[in-house]
Amino acid sequence: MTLRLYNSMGRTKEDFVPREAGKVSMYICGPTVYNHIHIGNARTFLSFDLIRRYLEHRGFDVAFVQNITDVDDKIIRAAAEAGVTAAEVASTYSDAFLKAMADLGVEKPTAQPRATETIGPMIEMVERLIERGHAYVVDGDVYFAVRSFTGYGKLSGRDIDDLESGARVGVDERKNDPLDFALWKSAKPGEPHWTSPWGEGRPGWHLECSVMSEMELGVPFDIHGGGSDLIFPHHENEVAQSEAATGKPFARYWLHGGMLNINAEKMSKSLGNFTLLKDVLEAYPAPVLRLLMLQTHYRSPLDFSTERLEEASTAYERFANMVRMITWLRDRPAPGIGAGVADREALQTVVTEVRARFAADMDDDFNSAGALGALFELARAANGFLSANETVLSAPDLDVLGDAAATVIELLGVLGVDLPAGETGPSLPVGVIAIAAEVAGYSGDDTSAAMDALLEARAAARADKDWARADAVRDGLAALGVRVEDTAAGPRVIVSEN
RNA sequence: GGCGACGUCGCCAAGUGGUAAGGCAGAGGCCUGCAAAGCCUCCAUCCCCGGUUCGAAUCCGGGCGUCGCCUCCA
Repeated sequence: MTLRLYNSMGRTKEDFVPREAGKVSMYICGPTVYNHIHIGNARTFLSFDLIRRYLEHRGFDVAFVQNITDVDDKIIRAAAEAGVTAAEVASTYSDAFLKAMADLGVEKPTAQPRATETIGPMIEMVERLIERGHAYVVDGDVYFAVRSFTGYGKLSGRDIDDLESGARVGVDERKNDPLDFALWKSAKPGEPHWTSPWGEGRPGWHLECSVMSEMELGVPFDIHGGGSDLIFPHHENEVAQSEAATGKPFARYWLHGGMLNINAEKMSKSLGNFTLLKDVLEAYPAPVLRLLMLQTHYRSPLDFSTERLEEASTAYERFANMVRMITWLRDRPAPGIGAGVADREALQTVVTEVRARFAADMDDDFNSAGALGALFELARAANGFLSANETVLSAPDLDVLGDAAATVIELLGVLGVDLPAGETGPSLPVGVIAIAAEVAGYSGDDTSAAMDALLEARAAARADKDWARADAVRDGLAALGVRVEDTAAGPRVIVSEN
C-alpha cells in the first residue's frame, strides 16, 4: 500500500516517496507569538500532528521542525500597546504556546528554532540573494525582486501580471515592483534590531522559514506544511527566496490545512471572531476537541461551535464507554459457557477489517473522518457482541472483546485521541465515606471500603425492593460525580474525570 | 475584477464511474424496579439544468449559492 497525499504544488494527489527511504523531513510554520493562539491556529497544529503521528505509525523516522516567530511587526505593536518590551511579549506568548501544545497532546517538534536565534543565517541568505541579483537594498531595507525569479507564482497558481492588476497591493515608491517584498527591514527607534551589512534592522517574516527549514533539514526537504491562508504570499515567497538562493528545489510536497470557521466565516484575530484555545480547554478535554477536528478532513473548512463540541463529547463517550466496559469485564471472572464460535469469529473479522479500512483511509491523504467511521463501527460490533452474550461470556469471548478494545485504543492513539485509562482512572472522592456513613452505617475512613459498603447496602435494598434506599445510594454518589450502572455482571462504578 | 475550493439525511460528514460510511439529533422496540450504558429497527439518491456512459453524487458544459486567497493571518 502506498501513502498518497495532496500536493498543493500541482494540486494533485501523489504517491508519497520520501527523499530518503524510511525517513521524512517536515517543516511546519509555527505561530507569531503576540497573543494566545485561537482554536483556528490550533486546528492547523493538530492537523500536522495527525500527519506526523500517522507517518510515525507507518514506521517513518520523522524530523519535525516548527519555528516560533518571535520578532515581528505584530509583536512590536502588541508590546507598544501593553507598555512592555517586544522581547517580553514574545517570551510570554511563546511560553503560552508551548503550554497550549502540551495541553493539546501535540508531540514536541524534533527542532523548534526561533527567529531571534537565527539572525546570522538569515543575513547570510540575504547576502546570497543580493549577490545573485535577486534582491536590492534601499535605505537600509532589502527587498526581494519578484521578477528576477521566473517561477514566482507556481505554488499559488498566480500570474504576476494578474496580481499587479489586482490593485490591492500597496504601492511603495521605493520598491522596483509593487510585488517585491521585504527580506530585511531597517529598525525604527525603540524597535528590536540586529546589526547587518545594511544597518540596524530585523528580518522579514517570509525569510525566517526559508532559513530555518534549510538550516534544520537541508533542501530539498520532504514536506512543508501550514494553514491554507499562508499559500500566498508567505509560502510563495519562501519558494522564491529559497530556490533563488540555493538554485535547488525547496520542498517536495506542500500540504495545507483547511481553515476553521465560525458561522461560516474564517476565524481570525483581525475579524475579532476568535475563541482562544485555552478557553476551550477549560471547558472540554483535549481529546474531545481533537475528535471534533478529526471528524472533518484536514483540508476541508470546518465550522466550529459549542454545539459541535457537545456532539463530539457524546461521540467521545461512546468510545470511552465501550473500552471502559470491556476493561471492567476483563478484570472479573468469566464463568459463562461462552458465545458461539461463529459470533466470536465474526467479531474477530470485524477487527481485522476495521484495521484494514483504517489504514486505507489514512493512506489516502490522511482521511481521518473515514478512519474514525471504521472505529465507530468496531465499537458497535463489540457492543453488539456484548449485548447478545452478556450473560454467557467466557474467557475466549473476553479475549476477542479485549482485542477489539485494544484496537480502538491503539488506533485512536494513532490519531492522538487518548481514552480515559480504564479502571486506573480517577480515584474515588472522599465524599463517599460520608454517604456510606449515612446510608450504610459505615464507620471507617477508607473510600474503597466505603464504596463496597454502599454497593452492598444498595444490593440489599434492591433485593428488598426498597427503591428509595437503593436510589439514595445512587443519587448520593451521582452528586459526587460517581456513576453506578447495573450490568449483567453486577454494578459497575464509574468516576468522572472532574 | 483575477485565482482557487466547495455545495451529500434535521445538523456535521466520508465517499471521485458500479448502484449512498460514520457521528449527533429524532421515532419505535428490547434490556432495567427506575435509570445509565448498550443493542435492534426506521430515517437521504447526493444544489439546479443539459451532456458523456450499459451505468454518475462521482466525468464534461452551463447556471445558482457559499467560502478562501489576491494586505497581516494557522
